[in-house]
Amino acid sequence: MVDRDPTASLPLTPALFHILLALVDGEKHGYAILKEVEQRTGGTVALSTGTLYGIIKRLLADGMIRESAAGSNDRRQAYRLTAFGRKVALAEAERLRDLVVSAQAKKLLTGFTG
Amino acid sequence: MVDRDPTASLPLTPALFHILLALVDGEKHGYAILKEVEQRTGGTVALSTGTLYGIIKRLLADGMIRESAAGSNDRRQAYRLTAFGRKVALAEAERLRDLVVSAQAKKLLTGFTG
DNA sequence: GACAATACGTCGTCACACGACATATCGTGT
DNA sequence: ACACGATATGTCGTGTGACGACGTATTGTC
Repeated sequence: MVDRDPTASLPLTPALFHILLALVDGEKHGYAILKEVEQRTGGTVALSTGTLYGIIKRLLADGMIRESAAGSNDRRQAYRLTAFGRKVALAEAERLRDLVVSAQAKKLLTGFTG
Repeated sequence: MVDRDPTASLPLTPALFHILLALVDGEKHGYAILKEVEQRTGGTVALSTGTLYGIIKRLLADGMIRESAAGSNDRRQAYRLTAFGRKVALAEAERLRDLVVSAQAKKLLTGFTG
């Protein structure tokens, strides 16, 4: 079976991309993801748990994240990106970068060197 | 009445932002918006007319675009950004830029100078 | 005269974010 | 010992929005 095309999963919803982004630099459990997003966005983005765990379920089903073996004796369940999940996150980041570059080309935004 | 806060309308859906972006550099009618988006994205984004005219209706109701006076004798109806619509588009572009910068900070993306 | 491109629009469906709610444990202060 | 906020995970119902399918008419152009 050939690898799935990451761009076929695009565009990602903002909430979903925030979660993938939170997992890029290491595995985290649900609540830690919530806090990372809140901190990274300066409190402007506050995912509800309904959003978070619904998306985690979908990410697991789609093979973008995996349950970490650690935390078996812990009530916390950590998750980490799969190789495919990382590719999807990268593809989405590139898509967003293209949008930003477009906005800059139209003089809406300034200061980017792309 | 104070000006509405553009950030209160965020995040924009990809389709909606594409349409605002198409109108940044001048007024266009519906079909022209469709073609501009298709061309700008290299054919990867093809809005359906169902998506387009639904969003146009919403943008008019929200005061982000206005019907152009021109085209009264034309069957084409052109639209242009309002000052508020432009502010919303800018705010969304800044939000996306922040995401791209975050992705870069986590070494997911490279090559940006922000 | 045929046929593709231009142009505008409606409708039904499906996916998704989100808030509300529920439950339980852990740590700290009194 | 008790209280209370933070930590931690989860379900469910609702509303919004993107999208494809379909419908209609006009404008080139071969």
